[in-house]
Amino acid sequence: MKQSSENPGLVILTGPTAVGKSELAIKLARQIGGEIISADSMQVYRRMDIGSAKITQQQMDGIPHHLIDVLDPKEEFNVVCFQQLAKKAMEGIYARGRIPVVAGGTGFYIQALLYDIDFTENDEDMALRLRLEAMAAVQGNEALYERLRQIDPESCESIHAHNVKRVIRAIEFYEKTGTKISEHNRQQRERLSPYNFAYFVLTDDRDRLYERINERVDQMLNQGLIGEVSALAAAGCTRDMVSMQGLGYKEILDYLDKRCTLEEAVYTLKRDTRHFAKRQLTWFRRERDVLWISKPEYGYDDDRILQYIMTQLKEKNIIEINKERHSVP
RNA sequence: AGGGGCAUAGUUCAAAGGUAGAACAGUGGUCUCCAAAACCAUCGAUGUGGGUUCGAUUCCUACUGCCCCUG
Repeated sequence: MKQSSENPGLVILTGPTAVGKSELAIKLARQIGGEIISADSMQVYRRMDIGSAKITQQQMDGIPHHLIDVLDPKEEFNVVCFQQLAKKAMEGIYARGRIPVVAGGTGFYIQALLYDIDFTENDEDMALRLRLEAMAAVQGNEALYERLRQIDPESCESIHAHNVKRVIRAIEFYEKTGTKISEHNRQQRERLSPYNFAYFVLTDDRDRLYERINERVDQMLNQGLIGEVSALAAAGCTRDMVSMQGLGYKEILDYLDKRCTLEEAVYTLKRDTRHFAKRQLTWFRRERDVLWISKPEYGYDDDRILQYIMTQLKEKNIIEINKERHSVP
C-alpha cells in the first residue's frame, strides 16, 4: 500500500542534535509557505532557551513556530502531550491553507505524529507505576520481569529484564487494558501514515558532528547556561522533573549541587550529547521511508539542499509547481 | 651530560614466566505515554632489537620516548 497524495501534506525535517535543522527548516518554511512545528521535548519549555538551543524570535524571521515556549518547566511533558498539541497545531495550519513543517530531533515524537499512533487506550496510572517500581527495587528486576513473563512472554523477548521502565509499562498496559502490549504494538506498527509526507533526515560526518556538539556546549556556557539553570533551580525546578532531565540541565544542576566540578559537568554534558546524537541516528536508520541528506554531499550548501528538498516535495505532490510561485512575494 | 623512574586498548589504570582484565571513550542495536530518557551488544593493547627459557609481554640487555632529580 502507498501513501496517497489525497492525504494532507506534511514535511518532516529532522536529524541529530546540532546538525543545523532549525535554520534549514526556517528557510524551507519560507520557501514553501509553511509553518514550523517543533518536535523537541525541551524547547516546549519556557525559560529553557540556552540549554535547549532554542532559536530566537529574530531567527524565526516571521515564520510561525508551534510548540515552543508553551509549558512551564514544572509541567509534565511526554509523547502523548506532544501528539495532542501537534495535531491541534496542524489543524490550524491546514485551515490556513499552509503546510506543516515538523522540525526537531525527537524521533519518537515524530513517529507518534506521523503514524498517528494510538496511545489513548489507557490513562497513565502513577500509583501502579510507583508500586511496580517499588517491587523492582525491593524484589529485584528479575522478579518484575517474571511477572511480565507470566502475562506476556512475547514482550520478554524484546524487552530486557534490566530495562525496568519498559517492563513496567508492559505490565501496566496489560493490567489496564487486558490486552498484551506486544499485541498492541504489533498492530500499531502496521499503521500507515494518514499524511502525504516527506521525511528528511539531515546528517553530517560523524567527526564533524561531534566537533559541532563540543563547540556548541562551550558556546552555551559562554551564553550563560549556568545562570539559566541557576535561575530555574532558584524557581524550584528539581532534577526529578521531566524538563530538568534535559541535556545541559541535569549536568549543570549536578554542578550547582556540588556533586561534581564544572569541568566534570562539561565533560559529561558533551559526552552525553554525543551519545544522544548517535542514538538519534540509530533511530532514523530504522525508520522507514526516510530521505537522507548528507551535508558534505551537498557541499554544506543550504541552497543546494533546499533544491533537493523542493524536487522531492514536487515529486510527491506535497507542493504544486504553481503554489511555489504563489508564495514568492 | 650524570643519576633514577616509567613504557600495557584512543585514555586512565590492573595482572601475570604458559588464555593480559576493567572503567571511560569509540562502534552497532532496542525503542509505540519518563525518549535530551531507559536498556542491550561489540571492536580494541603489552614501544623497538637482541638474549635467557620448552615457552617471555613479564627476567636480562641495548635502543627509542616520556617524567623526576643533579648540573
